[in-house]
Amino acid sequence: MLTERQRMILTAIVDDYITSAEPVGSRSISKRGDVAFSPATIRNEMADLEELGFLEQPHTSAGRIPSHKGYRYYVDHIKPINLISPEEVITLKSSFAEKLNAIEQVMQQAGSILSQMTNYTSILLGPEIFHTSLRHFELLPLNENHAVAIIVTNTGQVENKTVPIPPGVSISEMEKVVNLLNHKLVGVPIYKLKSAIYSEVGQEMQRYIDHYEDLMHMVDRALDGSGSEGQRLFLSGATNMLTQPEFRDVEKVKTILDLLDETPIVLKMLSSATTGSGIQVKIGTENDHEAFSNCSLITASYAVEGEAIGTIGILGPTRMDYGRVMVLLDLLSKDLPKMLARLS
Amino acid sequence: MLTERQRMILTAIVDDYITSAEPVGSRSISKRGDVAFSPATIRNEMADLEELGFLEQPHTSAGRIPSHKGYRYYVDHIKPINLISPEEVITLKSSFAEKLNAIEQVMQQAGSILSQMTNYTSILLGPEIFHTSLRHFELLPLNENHAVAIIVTNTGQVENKTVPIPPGVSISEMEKVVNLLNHKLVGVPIYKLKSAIYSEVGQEMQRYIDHYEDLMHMVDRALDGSGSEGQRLFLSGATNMLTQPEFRDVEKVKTILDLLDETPIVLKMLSSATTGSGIQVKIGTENDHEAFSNCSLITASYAVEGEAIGTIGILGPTRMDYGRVMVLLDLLSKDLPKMLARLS
DNA sequence: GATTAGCACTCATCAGACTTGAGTGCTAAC
DNA sequence: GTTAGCACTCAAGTCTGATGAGTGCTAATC
Repeated sequence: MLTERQRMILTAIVDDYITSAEPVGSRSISKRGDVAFSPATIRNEMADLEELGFLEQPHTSAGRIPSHKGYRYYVDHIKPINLISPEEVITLKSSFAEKLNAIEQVMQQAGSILSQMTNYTSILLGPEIFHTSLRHFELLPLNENHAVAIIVTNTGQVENKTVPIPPGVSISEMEKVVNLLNHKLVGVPIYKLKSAIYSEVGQEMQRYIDHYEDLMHMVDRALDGSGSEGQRLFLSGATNMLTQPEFRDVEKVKTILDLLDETPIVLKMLSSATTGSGIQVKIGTENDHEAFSNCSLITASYAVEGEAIGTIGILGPTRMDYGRVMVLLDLLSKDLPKMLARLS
Repeated sequence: MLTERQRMILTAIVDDYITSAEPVGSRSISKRGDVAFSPATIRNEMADLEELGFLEQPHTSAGRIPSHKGYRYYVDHIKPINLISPEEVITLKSSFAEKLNAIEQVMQQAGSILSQMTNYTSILLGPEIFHTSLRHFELLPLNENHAVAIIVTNTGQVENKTVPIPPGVSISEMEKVVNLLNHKLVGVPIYKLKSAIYSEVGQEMQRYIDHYEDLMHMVDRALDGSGSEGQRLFLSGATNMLTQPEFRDVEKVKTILDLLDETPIVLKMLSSATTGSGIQVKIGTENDHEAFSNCSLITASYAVEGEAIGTIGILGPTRMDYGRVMVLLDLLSKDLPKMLARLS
């Protein structure tokens, strides 16, 4: 276990390194008000901390930088106090004051606020369709060959897909099916939709509808992917990565930005963090992906009516202002549901 | 006017510079098969070309690089021959072979193919909603306060928006309005929709509907922006910018990527290019934006049934493989409409 | 008169030597 | 236990000269 003084010194080093991005020396710690010991003493403690694995030295005559373990300790012992000024809280709250009238807009707005306030990259996962249910289903013929299928959920999300119309199927038949589905399936959770069709309306359809097989296949295609694609990803401020001194190397930044372009990967990363409650911090190699070994990802789940339905996250360098970001995410994860609730 | 030999030398220099990104010297031109003169002769011509403004010299003892004027000349006199191998054409065509069933997917796919084949950034403007008409309108109440409005166009595009329900308006009233609108307005071009409501159904509504004012306002809000937001932008391969040697400077690349994030600006840039037919090239400062002064934008409009409905473009450094990109865009601008036509 | 060989000149780039200064570890004194 | 002092280390900056790619000019050649 660390002594109180070691804790202070470690915190001071992380704090300094977060703002300066330069290795921190014993003298500069000593000159700060909060650790009133001579450089020599601090050097001794720093040597101990290095031995314990909390600090690293880029080269013999440089100062120390925190190791992943050091960041981890810092994060686990952080005191969320005065990290965000009251004015900033007002900015955050008031940015939603103007009326926003769609989920997408709320999410987009929240993302851009987050990345602006932190100068990092924000990643938001939209409300999880898992907890939504069917509100309305529509199948509109566009021409003789294709129809557009529209699914509306109880939260107001709308998904659509163009599907081919099987030959021989008439418009009136399609209407019959749509009516039947709307009659029987409204209120069914989206993820159960496909199985519910067979169990709930399969028999009835088979009895009343001519091209049963074809129509089932068509509806099947229309619903295809509606569960998985449901969660939309909102990225904002990806280019902020470029402003971080540790990513002045174009190669590194490219691997990161390229990975961020891979929606499925990012989605998986974020949704794996949705399980836990509260705020999660993944530091450096704790992230699954090689490219993020110099990054930290801080995530918070937000919930509507007690159920976790989405995640907001900030991606930045391991040298990242953990305290500030954690407080911000905490604030927003509580405000976001209110905003979304206003809509649904 | 340039002599034949000057033309050859200029072309050779641009060609070389496009692949190497290094100033081109007289000796390396002489060693190419196609310009069989001694370095000295080529030097003389190069001096002339520089005086005429087609070439530039970074410093006294460096080779020459093309000026904007040089690129312009090159582009205007390019011979589109053998720039794309037959295999690549097959790649391009076959990439659409798998069935794609939504406009978004087709556009996304096209964009990613383009950026992969060129290693530049591709920007595609979706089919212009200007030329589409209303297929179906829907207004679904979600709860007592909000409803989701859905607009489907004849091309299968679906737009939705959540709007508040004015107090006092009943569901049956809303249904009446929706029926009326669908009855009267199907087939009206989207951009005329808002004015058509007043001229076509205003009177009738006023007669039969109770909360006329409120409902009109609601429908108004629902249609708000449906014209302008219609054209969707598809960006792909933005990070390819990072691989270009001229953008190894992180500052420059950031201003470019930041600008690309500003959807409205990019949209304007691209749609301004939609007017002309065929392929347009904007070199360096010919672009409206400062940040793109080291970039060139090549665009091609694509048309369905004779009308220009969208634009595809490639953004790269001024030192860009113009010929190849122009041919690619030409190919795709002819294929894309076919793909889209299959859908609608 | 057009072309080319030859040559002196320019200048970015690179490697090596040297200097600087921030920072350390260790020891001995307080 | 703490601190002053000192020798030591090493990255980064500065200076230097060497290298070589490339030029412009002149005079010889075709």
